[in-house]
Amino acid sequence: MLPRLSEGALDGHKKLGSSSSGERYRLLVSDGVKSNSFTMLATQLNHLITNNSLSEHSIVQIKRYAISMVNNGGSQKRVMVILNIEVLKPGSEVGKVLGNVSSDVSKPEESASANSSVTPPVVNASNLPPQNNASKPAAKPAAKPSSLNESINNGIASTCIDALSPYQNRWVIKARVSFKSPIRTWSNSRGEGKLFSMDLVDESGEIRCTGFRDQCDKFYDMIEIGKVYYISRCQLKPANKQYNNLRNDYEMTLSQDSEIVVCNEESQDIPTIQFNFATIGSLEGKQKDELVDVLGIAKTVSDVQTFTAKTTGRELKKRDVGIVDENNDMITVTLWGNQAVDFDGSSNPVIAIKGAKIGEFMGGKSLSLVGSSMLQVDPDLPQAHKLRGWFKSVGSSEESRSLSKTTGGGSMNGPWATFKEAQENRYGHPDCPNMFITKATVHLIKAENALYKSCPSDGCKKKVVDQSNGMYKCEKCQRDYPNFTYRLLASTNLVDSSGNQWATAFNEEAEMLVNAGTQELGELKEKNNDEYMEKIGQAAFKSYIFKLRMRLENYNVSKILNRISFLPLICLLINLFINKLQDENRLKATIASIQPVNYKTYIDHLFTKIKTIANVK
DNA sequence: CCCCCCCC
Repeated sequence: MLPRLSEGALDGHKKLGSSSSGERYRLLVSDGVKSNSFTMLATQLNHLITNNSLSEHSIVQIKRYAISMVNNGGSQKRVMVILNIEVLKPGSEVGKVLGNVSSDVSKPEESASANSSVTPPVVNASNLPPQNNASKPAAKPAAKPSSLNESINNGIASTCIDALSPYQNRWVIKARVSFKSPIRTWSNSRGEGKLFSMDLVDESGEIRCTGFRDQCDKFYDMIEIGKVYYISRCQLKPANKQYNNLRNDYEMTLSQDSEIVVCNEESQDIPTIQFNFATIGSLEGKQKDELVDVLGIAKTVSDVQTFTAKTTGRELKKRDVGIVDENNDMITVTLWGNQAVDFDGSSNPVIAIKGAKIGEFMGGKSLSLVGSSMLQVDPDLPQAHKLRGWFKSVGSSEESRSLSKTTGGGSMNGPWATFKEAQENRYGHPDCPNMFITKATVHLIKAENALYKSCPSDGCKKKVVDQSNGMYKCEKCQRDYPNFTYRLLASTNLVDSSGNQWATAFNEEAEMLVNAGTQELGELKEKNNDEYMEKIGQAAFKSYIFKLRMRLENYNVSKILNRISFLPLICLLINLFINKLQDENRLKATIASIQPVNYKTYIDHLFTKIKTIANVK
């Protein structure tokens, strides 16, 4: 059994060339007696070198590592890949090589002697585990594996994914499948075929593996997401970063010789997935089509929208989810198909996505899931739990900074206020906020004028004049139409615990309140006015979360003003009167969006409010 | 050797 802990001193490092995912560092470590120059830092720990926290002469505790067999100029070398390391004392405070370091244990001829006596390290001896054989090579030299099964039976140490490269082909990895694509076929000028791909992870890193044609047939069924496999003899090639954001410079392809054997033993030490989260704010500076991993809490969730793709004619379903992180940055993520239909955002789940694609819309940034993206809802990650805590105490009640521009649709993102608070804080007045969220109940909707006949032309909502000859005139378009479109403009009285507020509900929102389509309501009104009134009446006494937009209505006022401007004195008087009017009566409210009451979020909001009040007193 | 991934 390999030890899990070791301590020693770092006596230098060397950059091993650069690549798209950065440098790889080779370290010289010693325990004061022996040294090992065949030590590499897992690339995800490179920041320790670049930020100089793992400097020369540092005393370190190596908490986790993997041993990898590497072919070095014809001879096998054991390479220690450091996966988790803690700096106990910075190199600047040590300033020299400790102990009398003579031999390098990575040299095979020294293996036997190094193995025969385990020497405790001289460095930081007070803090040592009972035994330290981190740099101890295996007793028997590694046999050349003739087959994967034989290798496994002989207990041949597996290579870690992070150490794979095209320059070495004798390896076995033990890895978990974190993702498996469906089988896809292709046909282009270079030929046709089918393929699938899977993502493999171990403690050291991750890599994508693709199987074409025969290999697709041979291996597809045996691969199960979440299971651990021994895999050997695949081809390695540079990863195409355009389609693959796994943290590896290479990707691999299954070949004729490839072998995959399921690993049935417990493998809890092998992670299930590896995320490399970017903060939502950082996505602003990223390129369109880049793939990123993100973590956020689903603050806003749209309904499923169904539409037909212009290019393919296929019917598409999508759902937009607004996710926020602890910086209170928000971005819209689009889910597609069944994932969109099945997604339940009602409890504001934490969402982790691996490989979401960055999109641009209306000058904002958005994210979209693509074929290779992985979505996890409420993942059991420390960052996810932390994020949930932040959301409960702070995030749910604050307005987020959204990187995405949406086309209406109405997101429930904004400061909460009661009607009384909105009035007291002069919402809608110049230099005051104009949007707020509140839980309120519909008191009544004025049914009489809720419906009007509007211009049928796209985008024009102007009320038409019935010419009584079967034609309808739109004064805005300067045209007569043989038809019209019903539209809703419903004056709605809302009540909350602090008071009441008149607000206008337009088509979409009014339809939600009345629970009927606009056209349907129009037809009902034509057919049976009593039933229509009854239907509108049924909207009363139902509670929702509303987003209201307040604004000072002075359009009509200025029009009046223009007409009477020839009489300066009267104008002045009226102006005074109007100012009074504007301040007290002409504040118009519009229902910007409506959502069913999510009691969890609502109670979170109330708790936050109670805490604020408690702190003030 | 694929690499399309949709809409406003």
